[in-house]
Amino acid sequence: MATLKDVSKASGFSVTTVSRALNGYDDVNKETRDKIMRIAKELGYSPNILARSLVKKQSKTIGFLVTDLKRESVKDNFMFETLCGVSDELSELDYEFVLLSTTTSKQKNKTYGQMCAERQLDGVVIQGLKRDDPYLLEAIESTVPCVLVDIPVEGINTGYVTSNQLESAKQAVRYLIRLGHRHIAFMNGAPHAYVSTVRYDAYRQVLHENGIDLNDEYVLNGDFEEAAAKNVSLPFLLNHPEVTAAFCASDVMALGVLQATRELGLNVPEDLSIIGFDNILLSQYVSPPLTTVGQQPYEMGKKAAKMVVSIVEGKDVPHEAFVNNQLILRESVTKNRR
Amino acid sequence: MATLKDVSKASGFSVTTVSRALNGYDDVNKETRDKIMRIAKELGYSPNILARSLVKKQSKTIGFLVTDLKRESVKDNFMFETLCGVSDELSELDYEFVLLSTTTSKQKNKTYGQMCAERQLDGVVIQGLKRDDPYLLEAIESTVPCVLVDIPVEGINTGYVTSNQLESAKQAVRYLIRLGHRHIAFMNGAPHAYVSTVRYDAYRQVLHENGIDLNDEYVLNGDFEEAAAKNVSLPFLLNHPEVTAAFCASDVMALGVLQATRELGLNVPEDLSIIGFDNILLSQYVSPPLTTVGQQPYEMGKKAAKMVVSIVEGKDVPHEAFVNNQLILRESVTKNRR
DNA sequence: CTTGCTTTCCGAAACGTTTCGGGTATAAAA
DNA sequence: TTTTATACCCGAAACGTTTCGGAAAGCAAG
Repeated sequence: MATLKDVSKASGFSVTTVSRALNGYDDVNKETRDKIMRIAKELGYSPNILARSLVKKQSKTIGFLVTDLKRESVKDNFMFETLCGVSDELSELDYEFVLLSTTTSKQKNKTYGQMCAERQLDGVVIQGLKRDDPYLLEAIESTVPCVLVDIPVEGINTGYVTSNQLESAKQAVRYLIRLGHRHIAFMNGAPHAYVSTVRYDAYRQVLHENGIDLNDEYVLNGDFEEAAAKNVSLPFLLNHPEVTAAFCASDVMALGVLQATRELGLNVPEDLSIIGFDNILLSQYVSPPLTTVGQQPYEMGKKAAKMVVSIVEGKDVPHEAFVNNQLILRESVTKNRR
Repeated sequence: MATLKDVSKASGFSVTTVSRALNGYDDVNKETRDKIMRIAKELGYSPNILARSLVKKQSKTIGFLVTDLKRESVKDNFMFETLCGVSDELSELDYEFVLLSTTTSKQKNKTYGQMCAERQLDGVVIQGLKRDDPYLLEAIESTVPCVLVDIPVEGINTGYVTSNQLESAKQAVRYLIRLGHRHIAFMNGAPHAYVSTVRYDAYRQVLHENGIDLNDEYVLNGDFEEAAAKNVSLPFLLNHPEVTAAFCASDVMALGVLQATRELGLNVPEDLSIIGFDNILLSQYVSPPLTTVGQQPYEMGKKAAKMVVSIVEGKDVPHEAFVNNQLILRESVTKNRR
């Protein structure tokens, strides 16, 4: 591989001048620069990023730290999509990008700080770590900038990007109400999970703002599982024929409800409108395709990457960002005709 | 960050000795080593990989080059799974891992060689590039080792890992025959595609080895599309009630056949056994869940990573590897009872 | 006493950059 | 003429490692 020195020799200029020419400094003659450029190209010179990083004390690389990059996470397009976002944005900003997984054997031996130090990471974006992961705590304390996706923790070198969980859930319920539904069931997941409470709040608030009394019997618990959701909704739908719509805290539970309707001979959306949450891959293939509120992990990844780079470069930017969840209209919801 | 020099000062030994102690050379006294180790730990020293790579002329990082790391590829769990495999294996082998995407704006400016040179990549694994992608050609020519997944090209610094396409397809057909099916339809995709020909060959050969005459009317063309498969199989199933099983060259086409049976009032698998190919996500959710032959991208990723590291380290290993596709038994196939 | 072998250590160069602090012309101003 | 400014260039040090080629000290053998 051609080095600066090679170009220097071939061109007759000093290493310094070659470097400055190639880096666009203005204290080099146009002719010299052209000549150097030409020769550099001829020799197929490309700068050694390692050497550059070493002296500049910054590597222009960002780490993407995830938990459990494993086979299991395959179904979870969420992580993959954020990854894509991060990657795209970083390559646009001309940064490198390395993938760090907390499950590697290394974690036992290495602290988060060492991980960053070794590779001279300029910053890191973190996704999907458990709230009590030691790396997470270290990251927040650390001096190397990091931004978290979907974990709202702010700090001097720390930012986060998350989505408008509450607003989007409310929007979904409002949508049902606008279509004339008054008797709306809510299929909740594990009731203590963060997202569950948020979505339940949304449900409650929108009902209230529309003057609809909350009926405790209408809130079910499907435990974020398809089978459980089906089992719990079967008797419910039998006993509550007045219910015309169901808002589900996740798509998988929505699928469970869908199955229940099928077994009862009900038609979706004519007899029951169903709206899910997550926009899982399957939701658009199922019949009828599921109306759902989808997050935009790709966008979150992009924003996270952008933010971390901004922090790295010392720009004064807000350390929080939001991306809007979107209500994705498909065919499992219709007007209430009763 | 603590450097070697810091440890040197704090311990009273030279930088050389510190380096050698930490790297396990045997020309350093046990006591000295212990002391140095202790102090290094106290100072939180961790080696600067960049500096090390610079002098050792090898970065211990492998690139994973994919085409089109974009939102669209999200559906394609294939790429993600290989990525996981590569990542897992590399972290086990103590290599770093950077993600390279060919669609970045950079590709216009940078050759493949430059990409590798800049980051001092030791090797790269390549997945999903079109056969005529300029990067692919460069990669094969290049002196930096690379291994391709699912692109059988062998070279001095090049290896590949692929799956036993033919064998696994044959296995699928054999499975049907073992269950007593004699009249087996074959739903082919675009007939000139590589995989199509392989799967067709499998079908033909297994029929032949079981003394079943090939009936040209039994091979259909569904063009790898659900709708096309359905349309072509509707009249076929009507005209050929003797057919008890269908082998489809892709899951989506299998879904099309499934639809056709539904419209005809046939039951799967009682009236028609169906076997697909690809193990798409949907295949396990559809009703009945689809028996299919699935590839193992995670394993391919692992093997590819392992191979490229072996080549990098100059080990004499075979430059090709295979991972077995697996017949995934679900509920769309049963014994022939006629 | 000299020689040679171990053991333990270290100085200095090297890797490929960037950058600080100049230097040398040439032209313009005094 | 001398000073000052400008345009262009360069030497050398620095970044944090690794490694080559010794060197000093201790000890055994001749």
